[in-house]
Amino acid sequence: MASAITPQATDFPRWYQDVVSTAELADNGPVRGTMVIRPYAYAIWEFIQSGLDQRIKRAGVQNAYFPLFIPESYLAKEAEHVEGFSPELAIVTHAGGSELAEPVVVRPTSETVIGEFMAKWIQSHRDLPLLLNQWANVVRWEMRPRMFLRTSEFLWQEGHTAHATEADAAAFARRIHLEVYDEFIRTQMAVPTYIGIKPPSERFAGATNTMTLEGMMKDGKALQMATSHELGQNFAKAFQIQFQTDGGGSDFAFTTSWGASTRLLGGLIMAHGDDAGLVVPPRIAPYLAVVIPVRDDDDVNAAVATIGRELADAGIRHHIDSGRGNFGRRVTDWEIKGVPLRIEVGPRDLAEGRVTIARRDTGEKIPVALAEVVATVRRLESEIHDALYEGARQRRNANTHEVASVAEAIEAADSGFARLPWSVAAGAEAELKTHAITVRCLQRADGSLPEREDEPGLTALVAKSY
RNA sequence: CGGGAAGUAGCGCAGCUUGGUUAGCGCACCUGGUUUGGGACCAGGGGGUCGCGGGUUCGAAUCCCGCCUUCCCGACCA
Repeated sequence: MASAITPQATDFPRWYQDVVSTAELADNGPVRGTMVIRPYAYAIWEFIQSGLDQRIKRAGVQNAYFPLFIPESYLAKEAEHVEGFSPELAIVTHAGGSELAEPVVVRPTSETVIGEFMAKWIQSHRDLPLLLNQWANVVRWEMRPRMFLRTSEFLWQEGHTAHATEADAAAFARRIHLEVYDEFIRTQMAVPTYIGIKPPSERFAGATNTMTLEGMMKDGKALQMATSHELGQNFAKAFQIQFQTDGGGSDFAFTTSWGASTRLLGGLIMAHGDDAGLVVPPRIAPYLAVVIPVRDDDDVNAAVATIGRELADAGIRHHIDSGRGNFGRRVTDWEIKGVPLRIEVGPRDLAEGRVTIARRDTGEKIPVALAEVVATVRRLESEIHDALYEGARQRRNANTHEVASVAEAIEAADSGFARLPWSVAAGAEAELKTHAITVRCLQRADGSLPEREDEPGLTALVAKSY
């Protein structure tokens, strides 16, 4: 059987490209760095969107929408912010047939516009906390684009909140980080992450603290899967987000922002995919099962129709592939697309009153009685999720090495992650960088999320990254 | 943005060095038939401004210049 996909071990970036195109996930757009998200990948994105959106709303946040165009002068109001984003801004200088008096930037993120309106809407401590989120596209002109992982335009959600106290802001950002991002990525995408805070060198431009979730891809590189920032009073001061305290005085609010993007699709591909293609975790799979008639035959077709009806009645997302193509061809097509379960229905199965259910994650083929199909599919949904998560967790742990020195960390980061005392890594960031290694995050020794970067005894997690 | 490689049918490629028939091949696609338990077979068929623009020439896929796009390696990043 000739493979349509370059094996991971041969050339991982090539494997990634092959999966993206062969599984019909995305095409390059005509402008460098842009991307067309095809229906199958967009369907997965919609599951990601709705899962995150539910959790965001559960945290008390309301959705709103702010404009794509931002006055250039807004960006300049926060010194670090403008410095961080200037190199990657797309700026519109002409519109309506003439040169604009003030250029407008295409939003790279929306702290500035939203800050402007927070200032307008917040008068009193009774208006706090103000909890907003928007689903939007943003533009950051990238030097080296990669499908899903780094494109010049991408889709995301960006949450922006304002609070009366620093403690309240910190607690909220932390809550989003753990109860929205970690919970979703773990329980729906089956990806285990390392949760920590960014060292000052890796912080978001304008933030006082940045939290991250770092996933390990199959080639041992790290991917930042979502970030949450405490912005202190930096943006509040730049945009005059002030409120009257209950004591009658006036204070600047403390703001936060947090986002997760279509990059998650890239993470999904590289965290679970294998040499046969994509492997979609069942809870966010467009189809949990695909039903494949082994041959075009009246009995088979009747059985397939019945199974299709039962799956539909049970509310199970499925697809019936009754294309006339060769059986093996249809099998591999759906393997490449990573559908969790394949229900094969053929005369030999039916003679015994059963079907054959094949798991995409293990390749295992299970004979299942016709009456048990729905119950089995339901049971396997959880089993496959758990197996994917557990497999990823074990791979991650096996490729994370506790080391004591920078030299050992450099060696370990060749194939995975290294953990070493932050006190050791802190002075060596430049040296690590010459090996394309960065400090992905800082954690407490027990792996938990620290409150602050200057807590004693922190551990640095270092790796190569996307 | 620096260093390297490349753009010829939907995909993968040959042709270019040494300019000269009607630009080929595999896969995919369409029609008909035989097939179908792991990427089928036979027959017939459709599809190309050779990335874009300019130049050299009697003549350019082929030589020269510019630009665009893609991939790899760096610096930058969700």
